[in-house]
Amino acid sequence: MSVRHCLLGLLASEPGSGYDLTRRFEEVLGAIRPARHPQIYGELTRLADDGLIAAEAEGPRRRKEYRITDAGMAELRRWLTESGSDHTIRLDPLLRTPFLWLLSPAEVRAHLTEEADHYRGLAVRYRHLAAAGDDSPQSCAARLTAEAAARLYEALADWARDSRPGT
Amino acid sequence: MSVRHCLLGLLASEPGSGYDLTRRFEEVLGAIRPARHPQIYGELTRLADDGLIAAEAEGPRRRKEYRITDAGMAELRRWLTESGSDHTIRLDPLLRTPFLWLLSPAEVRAHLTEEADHYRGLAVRYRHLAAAGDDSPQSCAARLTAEAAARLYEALADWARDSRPGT
DNA sequence: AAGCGCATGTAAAGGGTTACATGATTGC
DNA sequence: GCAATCATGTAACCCTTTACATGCGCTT
Repeated sequence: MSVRHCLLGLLASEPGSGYDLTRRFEEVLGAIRPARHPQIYGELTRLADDGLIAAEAEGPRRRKEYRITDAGMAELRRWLTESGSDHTIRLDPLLRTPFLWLLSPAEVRAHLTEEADHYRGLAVRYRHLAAAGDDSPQSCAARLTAEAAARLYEALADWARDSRPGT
Repeated sequence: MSVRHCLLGLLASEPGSGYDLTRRFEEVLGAIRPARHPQIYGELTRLADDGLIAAEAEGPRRRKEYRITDAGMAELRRWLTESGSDHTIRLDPLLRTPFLWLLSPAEVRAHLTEEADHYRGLAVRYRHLAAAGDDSPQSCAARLTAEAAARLYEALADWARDSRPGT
């Protein structure tokens, strides 16, 4: 149900087609939430059925440009202000960690090194993003998100580095 | 597909029933991966069908105590040592962040304060866990996991605190 | 005009949660 | 004996991904 509200949020900035939104979703929310294009296209038709978004006339390649409706903005605000957000998280890269006792120190070291490299790369990327953009409200919020992602990946990179068993 | 391997990992420490494993899953992997009991019961019967685990004779309340088989241990090791882990993550609590520009500073502050409190509580909890346990290999790996969770939630708590707009 | 990448979509399968159902023990 | 809780299980639904399908537009 969350992709639904994120699409409303993206459309609150500016209208867009399914393809646009797929790219913008990845750009804005990629660090937080994966979403493939079939899910997005599906959710868009459902949102349109519910009157929360509306499609302009078709453009080239039967492109439909969606914009958010008043009902959609109301629902978006309701979602943003409701107290108690969903606190579920999933960190698949850490799934092996509790079972590393089954491996040799060398194998553990190899695994954690690989992980550290991966996290470090992402940390750098989001650290840069957290310094980009202009002074628009949207950019400020985007920086906030990038800052969270940067801190998160920095913490994971440090953790993996510090946790490697000696030689 | 990951719950499957985690169950193998849990059973590598010691045998257990569906109920046991539901509790141990939450205890060991709760910070990383949610899993409700229907998913666990289902996965257990499938693992047993595939011969990766086996059930002893039924105990009271038709309890089936599962243990891991040799084939299961082989599959577990294969999973742990395969290169390139799944790097997908999902952080639902951050989903609102990119859209906070739609709210008033006061509302943003309220939201981030609520989030910070939540993260700080979890950070403390995992920080304690990261200092507990004995010297068994399993406990060491569990500490490693708790340390990752602690750093993660500490980073998020700091982020939420630092990001609140002034008064 | 041919080929490639862009853009949109659908179908089917898999993963996961919610809600329901039920029997077995324990505590009173 | 009764209530509460433990423990196991199932059915239906929702969410998400993978794979397939297709047509348009641009470049050469």
